[in-house]
Amino acid sequence: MGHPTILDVAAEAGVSKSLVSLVMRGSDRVSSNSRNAVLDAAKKLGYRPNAAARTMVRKRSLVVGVMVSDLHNPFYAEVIDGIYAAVIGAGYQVILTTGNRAQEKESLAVATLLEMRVDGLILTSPVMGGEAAIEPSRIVPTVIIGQATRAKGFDSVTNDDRHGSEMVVDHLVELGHRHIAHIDGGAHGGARSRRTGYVKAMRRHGLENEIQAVRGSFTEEGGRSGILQLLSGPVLPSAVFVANDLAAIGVLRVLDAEGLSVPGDISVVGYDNTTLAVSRRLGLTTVDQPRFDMGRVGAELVFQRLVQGRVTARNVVLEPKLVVRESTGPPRFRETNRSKRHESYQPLD
Amino acid sequence: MGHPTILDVAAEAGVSKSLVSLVMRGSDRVSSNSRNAVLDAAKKLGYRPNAAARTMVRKRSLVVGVMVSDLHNPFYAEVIDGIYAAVIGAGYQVILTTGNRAQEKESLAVATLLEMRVDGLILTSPVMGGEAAIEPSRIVPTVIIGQATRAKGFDSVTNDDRHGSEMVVDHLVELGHRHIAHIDGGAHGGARSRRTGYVKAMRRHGLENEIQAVRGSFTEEGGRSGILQLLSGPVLPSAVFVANDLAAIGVLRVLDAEGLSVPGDISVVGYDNTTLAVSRRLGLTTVDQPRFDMGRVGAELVFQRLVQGRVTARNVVLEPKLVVRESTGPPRFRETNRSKRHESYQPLD
DNA sequence: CCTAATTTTTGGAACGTTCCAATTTCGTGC
DNA sequence: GCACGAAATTGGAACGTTCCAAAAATTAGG
Repeated sequence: MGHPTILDVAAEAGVSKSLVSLVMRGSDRVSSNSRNAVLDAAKKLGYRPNAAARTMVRKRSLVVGVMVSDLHNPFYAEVIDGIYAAVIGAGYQVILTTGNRAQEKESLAVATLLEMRVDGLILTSPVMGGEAAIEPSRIVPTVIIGQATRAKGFDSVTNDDRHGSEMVVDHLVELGHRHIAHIDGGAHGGARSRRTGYVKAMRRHGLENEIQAVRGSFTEEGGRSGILQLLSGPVLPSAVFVANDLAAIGVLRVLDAEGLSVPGDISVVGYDNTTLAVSRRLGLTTVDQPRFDMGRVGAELVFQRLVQGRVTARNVVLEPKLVVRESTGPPRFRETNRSKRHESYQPLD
Repeated sequence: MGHPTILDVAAEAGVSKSLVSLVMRGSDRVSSNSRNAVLDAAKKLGYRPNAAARTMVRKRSLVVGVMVSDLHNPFYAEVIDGIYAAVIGAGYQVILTTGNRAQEKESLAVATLLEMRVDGLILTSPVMGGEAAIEPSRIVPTVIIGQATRAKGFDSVTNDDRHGSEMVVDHLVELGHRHIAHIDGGAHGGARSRRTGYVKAMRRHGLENEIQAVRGSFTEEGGRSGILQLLSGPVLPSAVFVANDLAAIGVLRVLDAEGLSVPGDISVVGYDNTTLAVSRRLGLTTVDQPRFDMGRVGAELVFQRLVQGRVTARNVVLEPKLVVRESTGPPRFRETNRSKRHESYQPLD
C-alpha cells in the first residue's frame, strides 16, 4: 500500500474526505476541532497531497516550468534565482528541465514540462531561438529570457546589448582611447546588437575611421582567433572590446603569451560579468546583465498573462551596468599622439 | 477550450478512447489503419498526453526528481549531465528543483518533487546533510550525491576524498616537497576526509613532523585567512594543499599580493577541478571528481531499487583523479637542505 | 460457408483530488 | 425549548488517463 490518500486520512480522523480536502487547502470554514483531528491524522499517516490528482481536477498545476538551456553557465543560475523569487512569492512552484544546448533535448525538455501541465513556461536562450516558443505559447503563457524577439504570441526579456556596448566604448573613450577594436560574437542575435552598439558609439564619438570589428565567437577560441587577427594587422588597437567574458579570457591568454601587458599595452573589456571576470590576478572590466531582474521580470510576465489575462506580446529590455575593473586603463601614449598619427584618415571632426 | 483529450482524439478519429490510449502508448496490437487515423487526429487537434492523469492511474510518473543544492556551482551541472544520461536512457524523465543552499528551501524543493510523485529522488549535497534523505527515502528510492553517509534507508555516491588528498601529497612529495601544509575546509563532511587523507599520506611518507594543517573553509575567504596564518608562521611551507579550488584562488590572490611566485616560491593545489582551476594565466593543480559518473551512478542506484527492488543501502565511492597543472613544481631549495634544517624535529626516518 | 482461433477494439471501473449543492449541526433570541 | 440563520460538514460528479475483461472483427482451416 503506497501513499495514504485523503480518504485514509478521513477514516483515521472520523470525518469526510471533503473536510480533509478543506483542511488541506487551508480553508477557514472548518471548526478547530475538526482541523486538529485532520491534521493529527494526516501527520500520523504521513499524508502528502497528490499533485497529479489536484492538477487534473483543478485543470491547473500551480507550477511554472523553466527550460534552462545550459546549466554549465552560471549566468542562468542567477536568472533562476530571480524566477524563483517571483514564482514562489506568487504561491506557485518552479520546476526546471535542461536542454543542454541541444535542439532535440530542448524540445524534449519543453515537452516534458507541457505534459506536466505547467501553468507557465520560461525558456532561457534556447538554441533554436524564438521558434522554440511558438508552439508552447499557444498552450500556455510563455516567456523567452535572454533572446530578443518580436514575435506575437509570447514575451521576452533581454538586456540592452546595444546600450551595454555603447557604455563600453564611452568608458574607453573617456580613458583616452581612440583606436578601439571589437571582436564580435558571430552571427548570433545578441552578438549582432553588441556589434551595432559598438559601431554606433564609435560614430557618435567621431571615431568612424577607427572602427575595426573582426569576427569572433562566444567562445575562448573566438577571442583567441580575433585577437590574433588584430595582432597581425598594421596597427595595434589600444583597447579591444570582446563579445563576452569567455572570449575575453581567450584574448587575455594570447596577450599574455605575446608578452603584452593589460591594461598597459592594451585595455580589454568583456561582456556578461561571469565569475570568469572576477577570477584570479586581473579583474576584467565587463558589462553586467541584470540577471536576477531578468528572471524576476520573466516570471512576472508569465503571471500577467496568467492572472490578469494580458494577451499582447511584451518585449522587456533591461539596462545593463558597466563594471570597471583592472583590465582597462588609459592608453600608453597620449591620445593626441595617436590621433595626430591618424589625422589624415579622418575626413571630419 | 483547453487541451484536447484522448476522447476528443477518439471522436475525431472515429474510434474508442481505449484505442487512442493504446496508440499513444505505442502498442503493436493496433491495426495500421487505426493507428494512422489516431495519429492524424492527434496531430490535427494538437493532442498532448496529460502526465497528471497518467501518473494518477498508473501510480507512477516515470520521472526522477533531482534537488540541486546550488545551481551557481557548475560542479553540479556535470553531475546532472550524468543523471540525465542514465535516466533518459532508462525511458524516464528528469525534473529539477533547487534549494539554493537554504535548508527550508531545500525542504520545499523536495516536498514539491514528492507531491509530484516522482518515482526516484536524487539529492545533491543538501545543506542539511543526510538527514534530508531520511523521510523521502521511506516513500521513494532516494540517493544522495556528494555527501558520504552510512544510513540504512538510502544510497549515496561520493568521491574518495581521502584518497584524493593522498594523491595530492604523493604528487608533492614526488616533486621533492617535504614541508607541505594543508588549509582545510572547516567542519563539513568532505573537509574532514580531505584532511584525514592529508595527514595519513604525510605519515606514510614519514613526514609526520612536517604536518601543518590550519583551519579554513570552502570559500575564497577561507583560503585567504588560511594562507595568512601560514605566512605569519616561522617557516613558510614549500607547498600548500587547499581544501578546494575556490579557497585555493584565495590563496593565490594573497601570494600574488605578497609578491611570492607560484610555483617558484610555493606550490599550490586545490580540489574539485572547477573552471576556476583552468581559468587565466596559471592553471591550478587540483583533484578532479568524476562528476558525470557520480550522476550516472546515482541514477543507476535509483533504478536498482526501482526496477530490481534492491533494499539494502549502498554507498558508492568513486575514484578521483589528480590533474597536474602549472601551480605545482619542485621546491626552490633542494629538499635535502630543508630536511637537514628540520632534522632535529624528526625522530625517525 | 461455418467454426474456431486469433487479432483488434471496446466500455466501464479506478486513480486521488476539487467543486458544489445539499444536508446537518450549532448558536441565538424570544 | 423552538424557529431560524449561519456555520460546518457531506456525498457525488468530474477531471483524463490506464487497465482489464469482454465483445467484435478478422483470419484460417476444413
